[in-house]
Amino acid sequence: MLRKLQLWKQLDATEAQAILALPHELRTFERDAYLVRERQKVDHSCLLISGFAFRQKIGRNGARSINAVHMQGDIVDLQNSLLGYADHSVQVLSRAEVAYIPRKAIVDLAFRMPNVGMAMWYDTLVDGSVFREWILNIARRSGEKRIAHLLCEFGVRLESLGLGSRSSYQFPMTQEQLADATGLTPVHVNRSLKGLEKRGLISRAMRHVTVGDWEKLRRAGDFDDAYLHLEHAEPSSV
Amino acid sequence: MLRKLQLWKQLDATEAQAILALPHELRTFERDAYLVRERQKVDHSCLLISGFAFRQKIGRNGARSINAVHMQGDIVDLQNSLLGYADHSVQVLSRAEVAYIPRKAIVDLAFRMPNVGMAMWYDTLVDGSVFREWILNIARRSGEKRIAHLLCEFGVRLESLGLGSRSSYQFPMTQEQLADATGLTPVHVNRSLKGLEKRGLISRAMRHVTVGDWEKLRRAGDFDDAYLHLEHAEPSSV
DNA sequence: CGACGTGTTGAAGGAGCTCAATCTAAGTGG
DNA sequence: CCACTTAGATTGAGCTCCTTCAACACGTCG
Repeated sequence: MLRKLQLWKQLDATEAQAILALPHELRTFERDAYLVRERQKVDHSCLLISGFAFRQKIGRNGARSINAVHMQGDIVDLQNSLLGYADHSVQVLSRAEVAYIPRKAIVDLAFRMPNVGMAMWYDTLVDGSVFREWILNIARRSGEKRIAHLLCEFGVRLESLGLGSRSSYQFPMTQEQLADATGLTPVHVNRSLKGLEKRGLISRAMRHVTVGDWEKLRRAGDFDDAYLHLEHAEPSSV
Repeated sequence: MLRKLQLWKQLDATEAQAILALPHELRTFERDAYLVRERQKVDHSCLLISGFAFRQKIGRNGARSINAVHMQGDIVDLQNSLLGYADHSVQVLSRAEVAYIPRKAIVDLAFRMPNVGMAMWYDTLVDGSVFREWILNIARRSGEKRIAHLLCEFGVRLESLGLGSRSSYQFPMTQEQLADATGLTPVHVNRSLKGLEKRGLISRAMRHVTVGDWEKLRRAGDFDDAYLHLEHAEPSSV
């Protein structure tokens, strides 16, 4: 059941088996449903089987910030569950299937099989790398660049999951959500998208993105996929 | 030598002993020296014994983004070293003493003693939590609020390390660096600081910050220290 | 059909940027 | 101990990117 998509680190058959044997409970969530709410105690993690999810924090004033987007195979909420207390919420983008796994089972496995533990640790570190890139994106790039960058990231990630190609993919995020993910207003997101279209970099229809010229979009968004750490690092010897 | 400052998780004597016994090499860095450079391969981690350091990324256009600030006791660069390849640089703020520890020794220890491993994992997760808060800070707060928030964070962290109190501390960051940490321009940082001063929330002299009214500053910066996870979470049972 | 969520567009205003000059403190060499 | 240098802090003026407010369009769904 559990896709051992963490295989960006080499795991042998026994290890893969152990992962598949993790106790879990399948659930389906509808659009906008919460997997976890801020300030909640949480003692399980969620593995996304299908669908998308995103992390968000709400400021005092009610302003929302989306700080990560997750796709199938991602272990959403290793973070909150290991910390024990949720410092942010996780919400589902569209209907999604999720496997609940008790924290204890995960931690046990991680330390029983160092390779698996290393893979999970590695996973949370890659999340951190993406956070850093988002900080740069929001702090130092113009509206159009931010959007272009985000579109590139989605393209590359979806492609790496076999959910489309980087130059043509479907992605169910509203412009308001894009705004909260880029630190802009919905209005400006719209104008930035239009701008990219006018320059012939992308075209859109029903939340389907088609990239006209990948190389140009990449440059427009100052995008370099290194921060996604998609290729195996070295052996991560244990 | 190595302060077992990771003791925000309960570790017994043997474990503490093992940490102290980690092989390491002491070095001193001068102001602005690099601990790690972007795109570099790295196979060691650095523990900050004294002084401060910060992480930064540089965009294509040359714009800099500072995405984290570290203080004594922090294990800088667990991130880069475990990932094997540095997606960002780490630079020292002022003269600092650093202990180099080989990656292998760290990983071995982490999996030999699950409590220690958990503590280290936890540590990287807290870093992640701070990244998320910074994203919110930069994406959704005004200039003055961003600065206020950052000053609050520094105050609380320094206090928790016994390096000053939250309402009066010394911190060696230039306004240009503050700008890169908040996504603003140096000029606007200056004006924001002045603004906070005028409102009586802080006063400054030689990079020494005195907080006039902590509660007001906290509110001005929309600050809530939960994201720092300073209090022990629950037992993090292993 | 009406209503609501989302996308689109216009117009006006402002927070923050850019450019550039001035000031200050801390070195540095003599 | 002083003239000279330099990094950083400060201030002003003008401009722009992005926001705000508001109206309207469009598709879906009850």
